[in-house]
Amino acid sequence: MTPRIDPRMTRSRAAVLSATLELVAERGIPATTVEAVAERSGVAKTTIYRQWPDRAALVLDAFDTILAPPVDPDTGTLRGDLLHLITALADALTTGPAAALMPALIDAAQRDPAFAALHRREAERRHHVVLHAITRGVHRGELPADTDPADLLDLLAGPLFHRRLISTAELTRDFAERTVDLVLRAHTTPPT
Amino acid sequence: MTPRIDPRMTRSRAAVLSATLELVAERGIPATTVEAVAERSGVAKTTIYRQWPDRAALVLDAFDTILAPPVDPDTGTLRGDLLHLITALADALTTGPAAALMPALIDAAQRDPAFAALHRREAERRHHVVLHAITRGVHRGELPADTDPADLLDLLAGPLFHRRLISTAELTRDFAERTVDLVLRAHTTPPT
DNA sequence: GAACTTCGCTACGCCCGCGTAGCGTAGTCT
DNA sequence: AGACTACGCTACGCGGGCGTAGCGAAGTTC
Repeated sequence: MTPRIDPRMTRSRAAVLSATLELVAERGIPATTVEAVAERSGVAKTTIYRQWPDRAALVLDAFDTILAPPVDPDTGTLRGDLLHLITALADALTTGPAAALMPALIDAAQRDPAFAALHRREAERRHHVVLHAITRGVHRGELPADTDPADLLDLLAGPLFHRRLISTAELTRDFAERTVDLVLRAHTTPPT
Repeated sequence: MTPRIDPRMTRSRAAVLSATLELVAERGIPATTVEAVAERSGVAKTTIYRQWPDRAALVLDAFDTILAPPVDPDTGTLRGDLLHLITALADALTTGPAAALMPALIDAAQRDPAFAALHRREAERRHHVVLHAITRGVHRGELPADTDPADLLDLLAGPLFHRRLISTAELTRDFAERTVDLVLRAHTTPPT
């Protein structure tokens, strides 16, 4: 059924995608030329064009390879779940390979429909786990029944992105934990 | 003393900068070519090069022209000040001319030192007013004395940016108000 | 109205990236 | 071993953007 894949293709494919991600992180999407990818990866330019129709398809495909859907920790408590998820986000935004790619993807998503779709799909995949943990907390009674999970998500993740992309302050795990605790405190006390 | 500025220069300068911002918003920074600016503005390419040494200087200068430092509302209460500032941010991120420029600036700031400096300067200018309002609230006793203003800033502005750049949900003034109230509630109730 | 300055225009030279064609070579499957 | 397939390489044609030079026309200053 599966028509035997030539190991040479998978080898060159991996090298090209890896080099592409490196270059996008360094120079941004528009400056990531096929010729630069060829040089960096050691794969000939013509070989690249044998596997991808054009430059856009290559870059899109490269972004596709770094999707690491987070695992639902399900620690038993809302706070435990959120601490896992949000500190993992903090790590991804600072040390992870996606850290340098994120601004490029955000910018590209503003104009190119293909990147917009990819960005939306990636975000939903990430958010899905968090939303699930939140609704679980609501059902457990750890959050009021009228809690809006989407609001809560922005309140939790937003401060981390803001630190990373706008503020000059350093994004630490400690900050992530403070954010979780603060948001939970606001939601578990009755409005004044 | 002031050496009389030829009105023709100011006219062409304004047209060029305006066209540059339009194009950056539409296509992004790298795709904003001098020739496209010339066509859009109606100013000849050679005339552009008479006022700016190269493309980078032109784009930098264009970004410089849209800095509208927010005014300190000083309504008398912390909540009043923050509502003014944060809803103004929500407006700027959605309808303002800077809305479409922000992602491009963020991306450019990751790699180009000149854009990084401009981005940092712009952010500090915006944040300064908010930080001032927060410390005023601390002195008034509306916030605990050990409040970290920088933390609070990220908690307030972050969710708005996250909605605008990452989530698919719409960024409304109502969301901005909810964010302010929630962050204030968390800070004005004793930790459990 | 005369000197000065900015303007628009045409025409460059240069570099670089895109995507393609054709070839010989080296690795892969059976 | 033999057929097959992906590979690297060289060489293109093409388009497009950068930044410059030189000119005459139009606007500005005094």
